[in-house]
Amino acid sequence: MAELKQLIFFDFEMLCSKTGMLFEDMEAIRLGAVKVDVESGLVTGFDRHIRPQQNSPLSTFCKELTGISDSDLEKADDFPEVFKDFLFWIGGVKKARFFSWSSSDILRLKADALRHNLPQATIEKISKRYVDFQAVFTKRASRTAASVEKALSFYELSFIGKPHHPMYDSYNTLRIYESFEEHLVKTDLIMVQQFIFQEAELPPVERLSQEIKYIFQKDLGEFYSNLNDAFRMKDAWKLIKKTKKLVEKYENILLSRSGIFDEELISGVEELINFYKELQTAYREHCSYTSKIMILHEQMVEPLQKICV
DNA sequence: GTACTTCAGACAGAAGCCCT
DNA sequence: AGGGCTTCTGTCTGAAGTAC
Repeated sequence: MAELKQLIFFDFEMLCSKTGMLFEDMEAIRLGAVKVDVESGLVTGFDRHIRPQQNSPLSTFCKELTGISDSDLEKADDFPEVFKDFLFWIGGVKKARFFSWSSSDILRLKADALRHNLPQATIEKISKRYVDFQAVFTKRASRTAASVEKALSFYELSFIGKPHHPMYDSYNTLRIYESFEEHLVKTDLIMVQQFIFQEAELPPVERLSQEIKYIFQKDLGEFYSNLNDAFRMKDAWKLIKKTKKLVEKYENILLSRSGIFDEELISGVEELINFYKELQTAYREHCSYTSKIMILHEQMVEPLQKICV
């Protein structure tokens, strides 16, 4: 891939109605974006209304939600024209990486490009360089999908600009991205709160790793006490599901970039993930020769035993 | 062979969140 | 307000096993 020169955060406003619409009919009516020049850090904006093919008046709901009026769209260019200007503004798709908050924007781009017979090669290039940053943030920090406002609030930030204005939505997505990339300790604290402590209060950072280790050992102790030498295949499947839950609770500790977690905790989580992988392999093997029970070998479970309290 | 039970996997619906 | 997505839970169904 070519050298990364710019980050593009984009967002579409779309046709919508209180009575519901098929997604394919929810044409884009406004495209907003911000571009970050990687080298200089300079941020520039893009904001254009788009005249949809369907020329019926906007629903009251849509006007109230997006703040877009019929007259805004009457004088607007159509999708191909706006998209052409967008590409020019980007200044080189191959040197860009694209982000949006939720996958609906890339799906909209694909759907409207198809509707207007735009070159699929360009859309493919963007798709290849596209990141659904809401999905990344969910996986790494918030556990469940968060709105832009909620994600900002995790970093004690508030929304700048007008909500449902796609350029400002994009700008605020950029702010979440920057916080996520730069405030590594804070990002891990959010993750730990959402994945491990949930409603409970977070201990001070200096005690955090120790407390997590304690919870981890307790979780693993309970898990281990329910392990048998052999499982019926149905129960083996349940065990896999249960292990997966435990892995999901702790696996982000291995992806931590802040250095706040101690080695013992990290290696414990590594052992759990190793066990999970071995369990999956064993399950597949037992299925392949239509076994009725699955045996857990001593060497598989032994590393877990060492971690338990 | 028939009736019944057990079980895995598919499926549907609800809930909760987001998006417009 | 509705659509989309994910997760969870309960139900259905067909296959396999068991008892008679």
